[in-house]
Amino acid sequence: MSVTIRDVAQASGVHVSTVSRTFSAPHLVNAETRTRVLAAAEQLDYRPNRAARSLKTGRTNNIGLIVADLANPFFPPLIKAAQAAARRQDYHLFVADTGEDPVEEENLVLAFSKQVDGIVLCSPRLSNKALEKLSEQVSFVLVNRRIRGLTTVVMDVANGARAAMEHLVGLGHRRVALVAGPAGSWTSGEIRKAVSEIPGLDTVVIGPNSPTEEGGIAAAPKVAEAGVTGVLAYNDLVAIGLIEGLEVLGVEVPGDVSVIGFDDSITGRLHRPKLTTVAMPASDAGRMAVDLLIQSMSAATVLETHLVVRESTAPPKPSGGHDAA
Amino acid sequence: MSVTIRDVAQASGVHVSTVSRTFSAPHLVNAETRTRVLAAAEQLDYRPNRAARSLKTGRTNNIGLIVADLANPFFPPLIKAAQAAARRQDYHLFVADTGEDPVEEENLVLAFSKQVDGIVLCSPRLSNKALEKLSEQVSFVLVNRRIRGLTTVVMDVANGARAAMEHLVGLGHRRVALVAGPAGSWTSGEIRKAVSEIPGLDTVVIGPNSPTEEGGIAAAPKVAEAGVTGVLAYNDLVAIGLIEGLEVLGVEVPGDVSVIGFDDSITGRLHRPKLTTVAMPASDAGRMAVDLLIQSMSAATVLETHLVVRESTAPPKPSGGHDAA
DNA sequence: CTGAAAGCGCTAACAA
DNA sequence: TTGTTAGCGCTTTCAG
Repeated sequence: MSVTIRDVAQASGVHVSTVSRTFSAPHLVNAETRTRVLAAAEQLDYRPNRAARSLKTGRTNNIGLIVADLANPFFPPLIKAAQAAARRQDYHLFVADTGEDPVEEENLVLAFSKQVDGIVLCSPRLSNKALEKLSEQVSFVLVNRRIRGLTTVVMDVANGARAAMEHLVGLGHRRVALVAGPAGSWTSGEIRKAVSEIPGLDTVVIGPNSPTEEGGIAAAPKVAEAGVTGVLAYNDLVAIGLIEGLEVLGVEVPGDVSVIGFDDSITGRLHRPKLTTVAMPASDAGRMAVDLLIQSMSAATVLETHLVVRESTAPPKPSGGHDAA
Repeated sequence: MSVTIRDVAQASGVHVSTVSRTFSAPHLVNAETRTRVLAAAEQLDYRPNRAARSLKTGRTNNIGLIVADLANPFFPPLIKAAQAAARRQDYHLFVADTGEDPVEEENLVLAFSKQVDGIVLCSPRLSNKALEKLSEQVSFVLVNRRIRGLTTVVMDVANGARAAMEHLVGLGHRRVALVAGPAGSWTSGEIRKAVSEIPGLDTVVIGPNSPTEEGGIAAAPKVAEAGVTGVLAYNDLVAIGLIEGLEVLGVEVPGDVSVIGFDDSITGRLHRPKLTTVAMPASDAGRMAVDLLIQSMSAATVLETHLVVRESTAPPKPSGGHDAA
């Protein structure tokens, strides 16, 4: 096998417990001894076995991160930041993908539960009840979902949605569509609620939709038929798919219809027309979630969002409305 | 603490070893006993402690996946497929990001080494020598890098580059640029080599460049000054950055210059003009790498690539060459 | 400050 | 087919 604490003990002429202390409580060991042990460890290229440590201590120094869909451009920056935060504190990060499936989500939580100190659950599709139940078995931090009593990190999507709608109103739009996200999505619900409360705006809700380009394409005909001049989409991918679908129907963006996305993902940023979108602090969320987990803190954090105006929005056509379908 | 094998043994009236067998070698235990044990386990919600198991067996059922940059759209599909493959075989996947830094890459390999059965190392920036040395400490599979004697999964970028260049030649281009990738990149070297061997083509190499949108933007002036009518970029991000940079300089794509990317990432697919690009089977690579690792197989796998022609390429202007800077 | 010893949860000979 | 036993590598009381 590989080099263990015992080899180091032998090489440095001390007992294993002294070697252990050298690593876990250096201040409890004589400076000279410590130097000797460290030298031996270095020389033998010793690296502690975390499984053994965790067996004894009950802590694993691992964190699980579960997302709805790794391929959705919203998540990679979040994962990247989470991984960096974990690594800074000597934690390792397991990553998994539920494919938007609540059952798989639960299975993954359970599968991880014995091997991690906590789980960051992003955009969960499980019911509140199921999540509350699971939280008794393993500690976790929810991202993009707010449940009283659980540690959560959400972004202020309501405010983002308001800013987006006000932008449309400011441009002169009066009748707009909300192309909603998937059924189990908390953010989609929040956006919907926020939008419904905006005065002077006639809003039609289209959805639920898959949070993907395909979801946007599929929603395009309904949007075209809705007689709206502006759209707020569940995320950038949906917005992009929608623009594509609209184009096929002969509806131009932003000429005929203005479209706003959500996320400010790289894909949206590089799209043409450049997407007007609600920027979501995904990296901050990833970092915070991990930090909260490691510090075992309970908190309900709300991160700010802001509107980024680019090219996919414009005033409505003077004629008012476009010539759909 | 939580429920252990002992609790299950007690609840089902058998010895712990029988419980252990029920899970690790079910065929060695009486059907009736098995049912009883399973029932007790189910009822107590028992879940084996993998750390303990791995301490005994020396196997962890974990795999590490290290990529150069999680935020690069090339990687998420690869990670997603790797995770799915791992999960199918009851493995969990650690994910980490080197930020293109060879030192961090080595540290991560070492940090993972005691906690995984193997590592998938994607687009490594370490030297061949360093990688060979590391491979003595932990088994791994290299993706996007070919080294004799190590298990590798590469994509046939040389062939992809040839197809791309032939496409340009077919359109009438005679003088093209290769906007290369980062210095330590094996694929960039392969592409360069392949391109230099294509007859009837005058190629200027620009680079090394950062494999990002910024890298592409930074390369734009050099491309504009090179007097070329076609470009093969290191990846889609670079291609997109390049298109953006060129646009600022008043050079149109594909009107003045044709641009081809590499990867067929979602970002390139959704970009306008729709990117002509060399499709890389990233998902296949992720899946294969994990499977090879789990099966402890040594192999040098080459996956096919193919050109996807879209809208960022066109015949050169009849005048021949454009009017750059 | 250091050593001795027990044990984390599990598996794998070996015995019965 | 099942029980007994030893021990994986490490931490952590408790003595010394």
